This record gives sequence, structure tokens and C-alpha cells, in this order.
Amino acid sequence: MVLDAVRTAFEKGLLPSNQVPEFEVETPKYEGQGDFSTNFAMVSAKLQKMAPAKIAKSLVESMSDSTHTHLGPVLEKIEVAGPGFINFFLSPGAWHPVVDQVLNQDASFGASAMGRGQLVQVEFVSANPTGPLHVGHGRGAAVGDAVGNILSFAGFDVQKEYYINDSGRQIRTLGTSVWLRLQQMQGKTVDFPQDCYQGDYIRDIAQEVFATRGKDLADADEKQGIEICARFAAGKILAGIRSDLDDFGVRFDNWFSEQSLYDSGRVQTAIENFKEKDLIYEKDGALWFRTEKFGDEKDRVVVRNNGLTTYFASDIAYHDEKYERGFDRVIDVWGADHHGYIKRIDAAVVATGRKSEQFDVILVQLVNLLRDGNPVQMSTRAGEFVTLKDIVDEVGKDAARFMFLSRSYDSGLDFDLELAKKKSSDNPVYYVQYVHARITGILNKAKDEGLIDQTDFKTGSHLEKLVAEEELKLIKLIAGFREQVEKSAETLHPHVIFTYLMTLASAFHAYYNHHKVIIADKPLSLARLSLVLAVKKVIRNGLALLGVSAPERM
RNA sequence: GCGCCCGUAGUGCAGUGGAUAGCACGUCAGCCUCCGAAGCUGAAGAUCGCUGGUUCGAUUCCAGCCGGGCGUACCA
Repeated sequence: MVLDAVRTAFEKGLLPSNQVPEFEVETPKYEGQGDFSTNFAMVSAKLQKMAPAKIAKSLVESMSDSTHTHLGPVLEKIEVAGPGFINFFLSPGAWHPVVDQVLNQDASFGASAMGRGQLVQVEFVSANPTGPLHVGHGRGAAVGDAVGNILSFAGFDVQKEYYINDSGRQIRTLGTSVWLRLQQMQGKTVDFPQDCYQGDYIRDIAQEVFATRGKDLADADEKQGIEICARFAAGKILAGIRSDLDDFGVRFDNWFSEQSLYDSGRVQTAIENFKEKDLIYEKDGALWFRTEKFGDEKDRVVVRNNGLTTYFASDIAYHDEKYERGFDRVIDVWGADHHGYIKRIDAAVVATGRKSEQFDVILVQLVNLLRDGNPVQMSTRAGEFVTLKDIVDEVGKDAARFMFLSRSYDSGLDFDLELAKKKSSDNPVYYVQYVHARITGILNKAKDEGLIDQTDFKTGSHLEKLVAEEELKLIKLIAGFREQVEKSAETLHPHVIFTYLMTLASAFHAYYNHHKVIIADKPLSLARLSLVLAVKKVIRNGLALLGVSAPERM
């Protein structure tokens, strides 16, 4: 249409040139600036050697002349504004079908085909099974889970995975810790080293292992004993992690064992393959992977001079295995303290023949735990931490998840325990959930009064009655939901959905305070009920992406 | 030193290559005989860290600098 106008204007001699630079058509930031707007006049100012406002004026005149058929039911008004924007205003009737769409598509409204079924794996949490999950893991869990949900809604085929570090030194240390506590329980005086896990849960596990495996332990020497303790403890802790995540609403499609990479020989194979390609060399008795060739600062050790493999070795094998499983794209969610690891893994991914674009790392900045504004020191080793379970038990799953997703993971997050524990209206989750509960209340009342047969229906009625400013604002917001889902999926930023929900909730609350839904004018009332039901569904769909429930009442 | 992230209102954070920089909390003033006041309306509050550059136009992109966080192992 704009192009048409340019041609017409040129032919009529209003513009000196018919060349068309790159321009954009977008939704303006503020109300009163139309539904679509283009910066065409501004970007072509140089080319046309004319003032943007003058170009815009010529274009609008041409459009009114040549495309008058477009004006009418859909297009209401075209105007020139600001430094030369051309704003297009749609008529209310153009928006009404959106309400029907929401009611019809229900839980799938907002879904997108953007991902074209691409296989994506999101790996997150992946905490070592050496202690319970703490608050920091909670943020990673909330982010990973939400990213998975959003990608899936945006048309990707998503698998969520947890990588279990069930081999290596930490597990041995865990075994030793339990073993030593066991010795202490039996009255032996043993030194409990600093680098062992200090938490009370180690004692609990020691008691359990004694109760269930005491007989085997009695016959075991120290090495066997530690092995038994390690396996028992890891299993026990992992079960706890699973259950904590379950309470947090996070479910994984797959739990992948690091040990299995060793058992199947994949780690060894990966190293051999790299050796053959001359990507691994020996120095000082250790094996080094040439990560520097792939942009890392320096080469990294995969096998130490004592013959033991590093974590990096199994990570190479692990990522290779992921792509071999058929994933087009792999996303790892890590804590910010692991950022130095990105280049390394990226190098491994590229070295096995994949493209760097197929690998993404979401770096979640650290959670700063506070209590009444004062920092809480946390260390797994010292056994002093606030667990994810503590948080969920005290503030609830919904509030915790919403809090974690309320801001970009690019920023550090202050999580104040006392504040989070407060069930006050400070918590934004109530603001959004309240909309859902409020609308449920309205629909129930409408049903009681016989206005509607059921509180859920698929077709709106008398939608043409929705002409109030607040109503159109709501409809336009609803219409933009899918765009937000796509934006969120593209940027891998779940807080986009959070911000959207807050905006939608705010618009609804304002509407509610200005207009009654259940009124004497029955057609208008039915139209408003349709709108309100649509809002309810969008709120529910959005909350679902974040893993937050949409309560019928609160 | 090097690398990553952040610097926007009193506080915590959104946002954008363009037209009036938003939200929440906090402060002040209002709104329930009326579908849920966990809500709404209004007011006050910001030289978008600093300096350059690219651009018709920069808070947004780039470079440098200054602050803050994190990392920088043959640890995991």
C-alpha cells in the first residue's frame, strides 16, 4: 500500500524519486499513534531531498486518492504525525474477530508455528547429587522450565533434560563424608576434613545407610564402604532433588547419567576421535584439547597426568551424544559462575562437526540471598544454605516461580527471604492471578443469573458492541499475545511473558473499575462476557508458560 | 591483567535506532449502598553512569573510560 502510494505520488510529480529505501511498518509505542505506522518518509528523506513531513503528506494524499477502496470497514484513518510518521488507524470492527479466535483456540491461543517442529533440547539444573537444591538452582529451574514451555508453545519439539554428575571426585567425597559420619556414629574418633560435605543431611543419610545397609557395611573395608555410602547417598539425594523439583512444578523428560558415558565407552571414543583429528595432544603427562583453535583463551586438559579424566572430557562426549540423538539445537542453562566454560563447550560442539549456532548457553546470573536486607552466606560445603524446598514450602510454588521469572536472567536477583515469605500484595503473582479469579467470579455470577448457560463457551456474541476505549485496548493486547510468545522464544527470555502478563492484568483491572460486565443491556453484557472470558484464557495460557497456576478463586 | 553480566525515578526492575522513557514498591491525595479494594484514579519523583563515534535521528548500535557482580585450575 505504501509502495502503491510512492508510485502514484511519483507519477503525479509529488515526489522526485520512485526509489524505495528500506523502511519499517510497526506498531507504535503510544496510544493515539495508530495501530500501524511507518517510518518511510523519514528514511527516504535523504533520497528525496525533501523534509520527511512533506514526503509523508504527499504519500497520504496519494493513498487517499488511489486506495480509497481500502478505507472503509478495516481502515479508519491515516495521518501524518511527529517528525514524519504515517499512522494508520484500524476501525474497531477489524479487531473483534480476535475475541472469537481466543475462545475457539482456547489453550492453544498464542501458539506459533515458528519452530517448525525443530528438535530442541533444554538442559537445566543438572546440580550434582551431593546435596539438596538451593535457591540458585531454583532460578535455573524456573528459567529452564519456562524456556522449554515457551519454545514448545512456539512450535519447537522440546525435550527437557537433567544431567546427573554421578561420577568423579565429588561423588567420592560424598561417599567419604557419609562414611566418616558413620564411623563417628559408631563412636570412633575420626578427623572430618574441611573438604567433606558438612551439612546435617549427611548425618541423616549415614543413619539411613546404617539402617538399610548396615550388614554389608560391617563386612566392607574402607574402600568398599565408601563406595556403598557414595552410591546410597547419591541415590537418596537425587530422589530428594526429583521430589523438590516435582513440588516446584518442574518435570524432566529425561535424566541423563554422566556415568553412563563412561560405561558405554563414549568418553574414551570421543577422546580417540579427537586424537585422530589431531585435536588432542600430550603435554606434561596430560592430554589437552586444542580449544584455542576454536577461540578459547587457551587449550584445556581432558585427561590429567594422573590418568583421571576431567569433567570437560565427559562434557565433550555428552554434547556429542546430544546431537547424535537428533537434536537440531541444544540449549544449556548454567549459573553465571560457569561462564568461562562456554567457549570450551562451544569448541567441543564445533569440533564434532556442528555449527556454533546450534548451541546456546543461557547464563543465569546469581541469586543474591538476603534476609531483611542482609546477605546470607551460603556454601554447600559448610552445609549452610536455604534450600529450594524451604522457599517453596514458605512462599509457595507460584510466588517463587513468578519471582524468579520477573526479571531478565541477565541481571543478578536479590531474593529477600523475609520479603518472599510475606504473603502480601507486594508479590506480583497475586496481581495477575487475581485477574483470573476475578473473571471466574464474574462468569459464575453471570451463569447464576441465567445470562449464560455455562462459564466456558467457544463463540462470542454481539462483539460489535465492544467499542469502549478500555475494551479495544484489551482486545489489542490479546491480539498481541502470540507476538510476545515468539519474541520470548526468539530471545530465550521468559520475562517477556511476565511483562506481558503484568500489562494485560493492569489493563483488565482498569477496565473492571470503569465498566460493569453484568448489566441490564443484555447484548452488551454478553459481548463483555465474551471479552472477559478471552482475557481469562490468555492469562491462563501465559501463566502456564511460566509454570504458574491460574486459580479460580483465591 | 583478561573474559562474561549489569549500570534507567528514593528502592527493585522493564523498554526502544525515532514522536510524551514505563511498571512495581515507597511517598502524597482520592475511590467500595455497585460483578472480589489481593483492585482503581490522580500527584510528586529520571541531565537513561561518563566521553567520543556511526546515523536524518542514539537512552538503544560501536569504542574508550568509571562503578558493581561473577569468573579466570591437570576443581566440579
